[in-house]
Amino acid sequence: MASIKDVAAEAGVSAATVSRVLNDHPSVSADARTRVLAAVETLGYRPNAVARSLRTDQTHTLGLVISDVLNPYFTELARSVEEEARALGYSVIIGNADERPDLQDHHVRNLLDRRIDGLLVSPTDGGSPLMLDAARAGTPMVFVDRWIPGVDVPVVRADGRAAVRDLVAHLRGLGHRRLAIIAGPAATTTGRERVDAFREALGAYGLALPDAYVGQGDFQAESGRRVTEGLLDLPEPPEVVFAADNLMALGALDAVRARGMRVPDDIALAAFDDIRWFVHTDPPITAIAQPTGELGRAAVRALVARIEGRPGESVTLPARLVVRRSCGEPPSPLPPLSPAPRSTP
Amino acid sequence: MASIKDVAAEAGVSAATVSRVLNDHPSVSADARTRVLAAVETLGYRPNAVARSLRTDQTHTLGLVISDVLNPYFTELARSVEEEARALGYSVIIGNADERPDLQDHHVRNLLDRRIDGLLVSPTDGGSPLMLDAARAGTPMVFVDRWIPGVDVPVVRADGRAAVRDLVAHLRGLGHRRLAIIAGPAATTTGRERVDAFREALGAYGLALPDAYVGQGDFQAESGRRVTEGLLDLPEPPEVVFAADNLMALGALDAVRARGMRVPDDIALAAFDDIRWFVHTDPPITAIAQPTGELGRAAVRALVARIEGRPGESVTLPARLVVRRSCGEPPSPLPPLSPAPRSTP
DNA sequence: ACACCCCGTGTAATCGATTCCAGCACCGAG
DNA sequence: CTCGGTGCTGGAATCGATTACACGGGGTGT
Repeated sequence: MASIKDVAAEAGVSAATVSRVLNDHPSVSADARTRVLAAVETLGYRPNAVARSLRTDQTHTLGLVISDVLNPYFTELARSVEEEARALGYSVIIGNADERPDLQDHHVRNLLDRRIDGLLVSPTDGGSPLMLDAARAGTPMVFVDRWIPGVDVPVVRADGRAAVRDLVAHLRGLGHRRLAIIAGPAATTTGRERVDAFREALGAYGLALPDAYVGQGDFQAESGRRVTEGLLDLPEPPEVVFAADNLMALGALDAVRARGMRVPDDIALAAFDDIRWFVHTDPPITAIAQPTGELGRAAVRALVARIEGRPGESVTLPARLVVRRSCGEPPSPLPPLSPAPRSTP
Repeated sequence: MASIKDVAAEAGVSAATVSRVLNDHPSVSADARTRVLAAVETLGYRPNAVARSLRTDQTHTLGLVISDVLNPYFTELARSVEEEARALGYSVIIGNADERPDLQDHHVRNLLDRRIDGLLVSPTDGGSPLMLDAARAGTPMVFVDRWIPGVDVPVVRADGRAAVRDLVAHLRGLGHRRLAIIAGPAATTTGRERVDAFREALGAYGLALPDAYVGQGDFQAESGRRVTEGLLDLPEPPEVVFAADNLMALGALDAVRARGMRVPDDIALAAFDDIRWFVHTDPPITAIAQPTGELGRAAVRALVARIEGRPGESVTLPARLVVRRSCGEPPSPLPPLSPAPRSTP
């Protein structure tokens, strides 16, 4: 592969001049510039990003460590992160932690070794020494979705509190009284907060959240299935199951179906995180939707600001309730019978 | 951040010795080794992967360019690729082309600039000069899922021909005669092959595939919706719609629902690529399942073989039909009523 | 005793870029 | 004619690693 020296030789100039042309440095003669560009063209030269990074101490790369690629919420997040980063002149390297702290550490270490300019993390746990040290050592960092308390790192996330209140109001309005939740890992903020918000909202209706109605999941489908089976086995099973993420809702659906029971007749179901498929499940699932794309973009903006020495602040966006039919009678009098408003020529 | 010189100074040896210790070079005294390791520990030293790559001309990194991260098929592929690569000592950088040739080129260029050791591609189109040149220039490369004919690059993919025949047999068995397909872009192999396989299977039953029954999609949900609307508007609409990927099936479902029609009563639906949600859609969707994880792993093995100078061959694995209820009467006499075989204590 | 070898180590070159600094040519002003 | 810019250019240092080569010291074989 051609190097800058080859280009220099081809153009009859020094490597320094080639570099200046490529970096739009003003003091290059028009003549030299055209000769260099011609040489670049004929050799098909492309600058070696590795060498450039070593010299400039900048990789123009962001690391993104997410908890689970197979979760549509995170892939949507990853997509918007990459999009915004690209618009700002950065590339993104994604690390998938699969909800495993050891894998998370592996990726953080790998990204740090590659000298990425900044790190976007949705932590799987309370934070390993590695990550905390990096933050303290001044690695530009931003937390997305989940965060670690007590660390001086901006947090970009959605606040689901109001939406959870709306959900509980909706459930109460349908007459449900025994409400259970499939929680995420207590080591994650979203794992704790969603339970807290749920309990708080129930409290506002004078309802308690008994321990038996708090199932411990791990944000994976299998745990949703397992927890739901446990809930159904209770002497007094809940009337509603609220899954703290979409994969656990999938698992819950598996469990309910395996018993030959029906949603919402036998048990109601709601989920945190909305995904496109929820419109077409049987029944369509009521969910709390996060502004995922906006979160990803805001996180990148905050991180790039930090990298470039600007402040880079925390952002909290509201989530909202999307009512469908999985908790009981439909929001509208009848399921849609007529075509959608758009014209069909 | 500490460099190898700092470690050398701390340990009272030269940088060469530090390097030898870190790379398990045999000729280092036990004494020097312990002093170096101690220095590494106290300084929290981590080798700079950028510098190392520049010197050794190896990044231990694979590039993976996929057509669409939001497609569960590709995220599953990406996950298995990363897993196998990690097991073999490589990292993976993912580029998402979003089915756009220009974006695909952007990522290929970016990955090449970073001097990745090898490239895994699921091409969005017939191949830009950039990619073809790279292949010819000897960049280790492997195609996954989709490929480009006439290029000397191993291909790892699933063969859906038999499964499509099974599907058509299933549809014929249910009495369907007017079968339509929502095709992928003609520029992709999977876009063409799935139509060909479908037409061939129909032929075996003496059925034709009229042009009007071949809708042109682009593997995205929106195109599935649009094409389905067109099919439904036909004077003689098809009895079955076969979507060439899962996202277009989602779009088809959107379109059918917007008309207040029902699957499979008013129209049957089947899809290429199986995903977990298809079990829970209304109705559960009959699909052709690829051995996605195995494809990803095989692709990595082939690529790493090429990188390390070994042959690295093409692999073709069979896909299989998974019958559910979206094409008509259920495979079993009744939908499951009893609990799943696993015991519930 | 001498030649030889092996072990452990350091010096220095190298990878491909960027950038400081010095120098050369040419210009206009005094 | 000289002086001081100004504009362009190349030489060389540098980033942080790896590795070929040389060297000193100690052991071994004859």
